[in-house]
Amino acid sequence: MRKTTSTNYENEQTLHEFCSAAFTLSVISGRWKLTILVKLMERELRYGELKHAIPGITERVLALQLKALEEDQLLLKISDDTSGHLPMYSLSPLGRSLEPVIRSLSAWGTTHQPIQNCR
Amino acid sequence: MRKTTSTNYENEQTLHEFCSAAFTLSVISGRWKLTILVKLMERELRYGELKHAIPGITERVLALQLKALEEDQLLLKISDDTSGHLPMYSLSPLGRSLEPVIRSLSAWGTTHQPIQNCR
DNA sequence: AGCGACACTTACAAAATTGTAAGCAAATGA
DNA sequence: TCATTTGCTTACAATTTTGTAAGTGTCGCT
Repeated sequence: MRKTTSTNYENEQTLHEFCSAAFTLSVISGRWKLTILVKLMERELRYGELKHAIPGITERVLALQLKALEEDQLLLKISDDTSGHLPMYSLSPLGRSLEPVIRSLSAWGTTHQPIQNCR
Repeated sequence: MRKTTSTNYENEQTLHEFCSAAFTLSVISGRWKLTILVKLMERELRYGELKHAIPGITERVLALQLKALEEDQLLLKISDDTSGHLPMYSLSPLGRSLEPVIRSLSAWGTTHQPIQNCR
């Protein structure tokens, strides 16, 4: 967890006030967040489906990043208690609003990445 | 410095191949990088000018982030050895090509940041 | 009742980033 | 020439992120 008393934390907050790009960056940065978002843009998925869709991610980190994304309101965890339950993760409208941003990042990457591959 | 033998490093590389947005993210993420880039978009600056333009940054971190940006070819360090010398930092063409990406990040931030301010 | 799959959580460790406080060499400026 | 500024670097510590391994509780099935 973050320490809200650290210089690091204060600096982050201050920067967010000065530079809204930095704020955006903070909600999408994290080793696997973008990948999770991209997968969820295609369709909503369950925890296990995400795990299989993203090779290399561990349970712990998947859970952490999902929680962070959920806290930032980018995705919704739908656990329908009425009909048994299988929690589903899907993008919130706010999450969907990130699509152009991510496309912009992708476009720059495909153009300028040394050795470029898919996506 | 990074350890090229860590799982963390391998995961990063693999992700870059799968997701070019993640690659882009890796070159712009870092506490102060965006701010540095934004300042340099306005005009080229010297080390000390950057230091004053970015309150809260320390010498060490400024130097580190400048070096990282330079290694990623986003900016040029112009030390004109002929005319005495005062090193100048300016965006490279590659750095300039990030402008639309950063604008995209800024736009999302200004729209969706809880309490919004300038930029 | 017992078993396995699923969706997590926990305790711990390694790695990576950021910050603190100095120091240091080259280039001014008086 | 000699103190001062400028542009860094170094040693060290705190913080933060990521990874490893194991465990927990609920559900459905048999």
